[in-house]
Amino acid sequence: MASATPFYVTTPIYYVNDRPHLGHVYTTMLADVVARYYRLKGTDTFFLTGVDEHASKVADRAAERGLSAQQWADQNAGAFCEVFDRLEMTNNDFVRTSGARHKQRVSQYVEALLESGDVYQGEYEGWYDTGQEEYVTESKAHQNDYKSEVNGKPLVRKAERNYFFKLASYREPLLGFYDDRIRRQRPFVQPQARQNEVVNRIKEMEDIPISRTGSGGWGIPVPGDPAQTIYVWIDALFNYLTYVDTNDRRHYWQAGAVHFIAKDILWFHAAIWPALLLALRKCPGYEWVNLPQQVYAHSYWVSASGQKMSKSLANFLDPEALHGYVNEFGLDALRYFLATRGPLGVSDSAFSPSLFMEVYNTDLANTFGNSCSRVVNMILKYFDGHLPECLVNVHTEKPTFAASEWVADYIRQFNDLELGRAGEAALFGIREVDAHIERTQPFRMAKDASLLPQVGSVLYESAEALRIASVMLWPFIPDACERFWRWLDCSHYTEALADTGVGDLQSWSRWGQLVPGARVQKGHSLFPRYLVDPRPN
RNA sequence: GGUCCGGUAGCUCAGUCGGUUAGAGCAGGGGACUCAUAAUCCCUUGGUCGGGGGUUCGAGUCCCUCCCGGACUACCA
Repeated sequence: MASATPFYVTTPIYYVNDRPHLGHVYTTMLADVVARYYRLKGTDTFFLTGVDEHASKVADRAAERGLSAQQWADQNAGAFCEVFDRLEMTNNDFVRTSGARHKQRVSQYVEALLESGDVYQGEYEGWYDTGQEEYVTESKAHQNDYKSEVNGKPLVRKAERNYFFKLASYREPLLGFYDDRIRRQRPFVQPQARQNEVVNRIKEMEDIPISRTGSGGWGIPVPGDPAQTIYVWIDALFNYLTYVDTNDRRHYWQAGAVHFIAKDILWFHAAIWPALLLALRKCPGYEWVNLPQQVYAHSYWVSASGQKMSKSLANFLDPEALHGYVNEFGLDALRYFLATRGPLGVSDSAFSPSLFMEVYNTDLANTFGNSCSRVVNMILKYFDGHLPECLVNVHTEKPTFAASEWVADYIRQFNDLELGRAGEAALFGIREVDAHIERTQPFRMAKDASLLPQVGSVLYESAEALRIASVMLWPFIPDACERFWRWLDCSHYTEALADTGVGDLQSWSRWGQLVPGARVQKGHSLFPRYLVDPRPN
């Protein structure tokens, strides 16, 4: 049964001048795992990712190559799409801020804010980083010797007349909003340490300029003042709204977006974004605009030695390196590792080949893969591939395994976006299966024909427990789970979930779904053990 | 400088309102087993809970202080 409330999850839109790398893939992967979990639950889910195209640097870079800004943006947006497609991300749409619909909506929003008085014209003077299209605070400017932190070029003293957003007047409303969410036990920002940072800073926030001059026509003009362009960050934040501000998608927005971001862009998402929304909802026609459910700011992947990953250190994971992992271990392995061992939380996580391999072998090969293999193999061997009956009535008597507790824990962990622990809930179940087989020794009983009914019971219950664990693992390792479902003759799950379809976690995780007599088969190993140093014979 | 988060086993972490011998997974050691992917299962080594002080009948947990790591922010300019 599909739950009534829809679910909306987003990633940031990625800067189109960048080449895709592990950071982009990680955030998108998190959103994908969560989106798949909600679809598995039967929830009407919308998952959005995309690219941010309007920055004068994009136009500059294009010009260097003799391309129009649009051509260059098209080309690089394509690179992101390609990477995400190859990683089988299930986003429902892909944001291009240069698209007509987005631009039109953003200018409507800004127009409404101009009319409401929350956006006004003013004068701003300060140190300007032309590369970043950003004003730099006096202290930061001094700290970096009045040069750009990013490209080292000198900052320019710039005074311009532009449009300001009355951010300062939202201090109290925003703090009130944060308090309200804390009281309702649904904190707006996760992890909590990040929320503390933001709250302290909100108390001191000032109005901010939201337009720029001289971006050469690449961007969205301020309504009624085409000499001014809407600041790219404002343009970008609005993507979350523009792409679902249509009659058939507005309900996703109203369900309350969950925004996955990296910690460096927290301020924009945790302060400026909700303030803009509070301002917008006061405008006629925008009363339906509510605030997001949550902003989840994850940390970074670092190298095993704790260094930041960067091209210059040659420990940078670009798409080619990631595809190397996919080729070696499979896409599921990459998904599982990133989602369960990643820097969700306030500290960074290490990405090392040896850790990756260890997690692959222990969790995926030795635990899930091996357990599925041994159970199905015994059914083939002792019952000729027909799923045996269980002596205890699966519907009226208490099963050996407390699978409903595993599932309850799993759901709790996903509610808190504790992906590592959600995966652990499923693995716990699989370890129970292995321990039960060890205790009951079906392979030994099978030598005595009179004990076959008992053997059958052990195998039925084991297969059933593994089936439930595989349903739980699907958001992480969809391909392996779908292959296992084929072994168990449960491919109807696969069909239900195909092409962003929905599943039914509640009924699929109920004990006793496997039908005795069903034909069981086995394909190649779900996760062949990875040998570090394979010796010739 | 101000503020915030963290420091628990070799590694990654859990530890509720202060309450019994501080836990899990992995890694290490020993044993068992043969259905399975050299797998699995059982047992086991390993911790002055960052240091010091305090409160308490009792502190990993509360208070003070210091050290270390990280973050946000400010200023000195």
